Amino acid sequence: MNKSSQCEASEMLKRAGISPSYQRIMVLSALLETDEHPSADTIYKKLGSNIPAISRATVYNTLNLLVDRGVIQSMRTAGSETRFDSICEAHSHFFCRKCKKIYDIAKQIGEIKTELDGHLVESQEFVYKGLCRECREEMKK
Amino acid sequence: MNKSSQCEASEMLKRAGISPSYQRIMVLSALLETDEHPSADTIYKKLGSNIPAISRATVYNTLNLLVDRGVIQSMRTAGSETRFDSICEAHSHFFCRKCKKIYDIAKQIGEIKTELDGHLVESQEFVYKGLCRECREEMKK
DNA sequence: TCAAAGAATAGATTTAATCTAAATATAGAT
DNA sequence: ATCTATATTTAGATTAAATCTATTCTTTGA
Repeated sequence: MNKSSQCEASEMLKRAGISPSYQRIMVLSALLETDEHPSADTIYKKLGSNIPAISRATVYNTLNLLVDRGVIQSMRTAGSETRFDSICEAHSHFFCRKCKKIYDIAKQIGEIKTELDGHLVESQEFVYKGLCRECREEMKK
Repeated sequence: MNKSSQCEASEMLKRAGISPSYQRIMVLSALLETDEHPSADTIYKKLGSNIPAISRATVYNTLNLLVDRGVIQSMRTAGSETRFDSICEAHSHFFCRKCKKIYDIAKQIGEIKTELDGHLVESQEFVYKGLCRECREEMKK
């Protein structure tokens, strides 16, 4: 519950033409404060202890709205819920099939496309899947 | 229900060390016969009219087994079920946010990685999202 | 021919996400 | 300020994908 991330969230909402309600600020700032690519439910639980509490539907509504407006990114991978990422510039992700963690990959993504075979490209992402560093160590034991 | 795709499916199963039961051959050959990246349920319905019928659980079990053994690929995108692809070499996909179609992108994927920041890379994919050619046309009207 | 392992099955259950319909809050007009 | 229309939030019901359970059927090989 960081004051500066709430301020940033409010600014981002205004810039996207979304009115910055208390609930929306809470949801977006919770996402800004972590790099763990949380699920809607994780955010809901994180905010659950607040007064006033926020309903589950609002968390989902807000996240979906933010994705639609291009403020945040969503991703799904086999066997887990939708996960959200506040970094909206094109970047890469590594999905661990064991622990389900998602790592940001710094490596530069190739050329940014706006069109491909006649399709309009709105976002692009390099997806790597496998076994993360930590889980590899675990396996060795 | 193509004879040659069933033969191919049987070969692929054997190569992966999976015993080629009637049901597994049916599921895999159904996937080989299409380039539409079907969902488990789509495959289930396609096979539903066969005698003997195949249960839903078997379709799911088989697809999951094939993904685990690296015989096929699975992918999820926001707002739709898991979709399957029999092409296992690294390639790119375009996801249409409107009609939910998935297009294969011929364009060569960059360098093939086997390791990244210490993580073991088992598969990699370029994911483009946006509005497909057809839906763009629809919008113009 | 029997035991043990491997597969398949129907239907119940789980879980993520959405929907519904009602309650609250906000903004703009008068 | 007060009224009205619109926007937002809410709890709980509903939906839909996927998994689980526990039983049945098949295959294998001693």
